[in-house]
Amino acid sequence: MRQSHLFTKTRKEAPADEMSKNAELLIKAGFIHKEMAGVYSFLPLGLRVLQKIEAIIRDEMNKIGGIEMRTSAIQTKEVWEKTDRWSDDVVDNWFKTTLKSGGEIGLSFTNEEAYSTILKQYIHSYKDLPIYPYDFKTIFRNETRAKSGMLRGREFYWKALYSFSKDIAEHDVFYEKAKQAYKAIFQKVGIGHITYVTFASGGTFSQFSHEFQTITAAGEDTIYIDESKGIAVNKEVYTDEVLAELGLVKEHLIEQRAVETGNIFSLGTKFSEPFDLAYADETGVRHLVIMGSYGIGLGRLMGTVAETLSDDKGIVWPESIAPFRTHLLVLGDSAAVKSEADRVYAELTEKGVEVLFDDRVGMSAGEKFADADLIGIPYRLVVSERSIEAGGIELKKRIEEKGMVVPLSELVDMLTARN
RNA sequence: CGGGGUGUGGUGUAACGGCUAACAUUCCUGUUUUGGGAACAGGCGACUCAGGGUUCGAAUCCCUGCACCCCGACCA
Repeated sequence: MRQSHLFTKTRKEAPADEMSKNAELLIKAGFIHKEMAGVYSFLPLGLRVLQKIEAIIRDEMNKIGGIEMRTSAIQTKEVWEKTDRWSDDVVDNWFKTTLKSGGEIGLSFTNEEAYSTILKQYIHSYKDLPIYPYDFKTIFRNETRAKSGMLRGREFYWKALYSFSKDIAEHDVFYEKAKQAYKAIFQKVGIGHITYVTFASGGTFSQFSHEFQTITAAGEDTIYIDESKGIAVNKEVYTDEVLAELGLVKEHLIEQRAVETGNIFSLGTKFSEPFDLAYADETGVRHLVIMGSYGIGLGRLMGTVAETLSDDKGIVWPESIAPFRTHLLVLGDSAAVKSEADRVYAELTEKGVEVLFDDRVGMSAGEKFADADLIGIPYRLVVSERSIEAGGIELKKRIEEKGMVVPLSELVDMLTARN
């Protein structure tokens, strides 16, 4: 993409109404637009990051048997009354409105009811199970306090998968697979090293749920980490009994602030019971379906990466989710340099390398460098009189101070090599 | 929802109750520049969040509302 076609611009100053680092960086660099507290639009660069995160998650979900679908955002009152979650006294963060014809509707704040309703039509026999449908969807929550930029919003994009199993044993097998898939996701998006499987409060049907907590001072949870075991305990279940049960020693735990970037939860029959979601086994006996839920907020994840992987110059995107793989800067407006940069852009694009081409004219080198650092694309390529004299293109990683000059053919090989 | 704070050009800030609301940046025009946010000159852009009140006079003081930020509560 030519940067001259990109309508967003970087800003020198962060807006005064944002204190959180993630929102400041993402707004300054032109990834998101703040609509109101806790509500952000994704600008072209931001959408590309979101879509890459989505692709990674989709891939991992499909690998463990997930089947993608899309539930509606608007939902009827009746469905929620089955689980007693329609009343504002029970759930206080609803966005509700009325139809012209008179009925009440709500904007979905979670998906269990929607899935239970739909799947009831398709689950009748043991032959229909297990199944693992999921969707990516915009969720609405009327938060009394949206905060921390992208970390806690009123409207956010998430992935929710629900497992429908015949029994606990079958559920447990999948639950573990999902846990591993989640670990892989956090590894791939670049925050695996600071993300811990965290024991948190469960529910009627399981003692614990598992959160994926990413360490950052901007987080709103407190967790206690056992570094050697690679697991953590949420403050909400941090008791001597729980520690003993998990084989953790208090003295070895480190207290940290963290943000819940993912969550997996055994639901048991909490939803299958009110919806009478049941199947007939081989002998014709009916059993309630065992359910589990597995969620990840994509915007929160993107914000967490910006928050935790930035430096004083800007964002440092991991290669896996960067909006572009390379950022090609042309310095100087001479015809020779420009045509060389055009050639490099065409060649890389032809070879399938993603390029954001800073072809803007009349800008100083320093300004282009500063923008590139702020936007945070992993590989910076510079074409200038100097680089041409040196016989190639200057290649510098965002995370490194020094670059090197390589000929175009070599550059193409490097950027198209499988790693 | 409790507590605290803040609302001024697109953005960041300034302005004693008193002159045409100032400065920087962005943006536009021109000239010169081009390896770490260039220089000069000129220009556009704000009924100071909304509504009420006090006053000869309000961005400034008072009231109400709204929005935003922070701490806490909540977080299926």
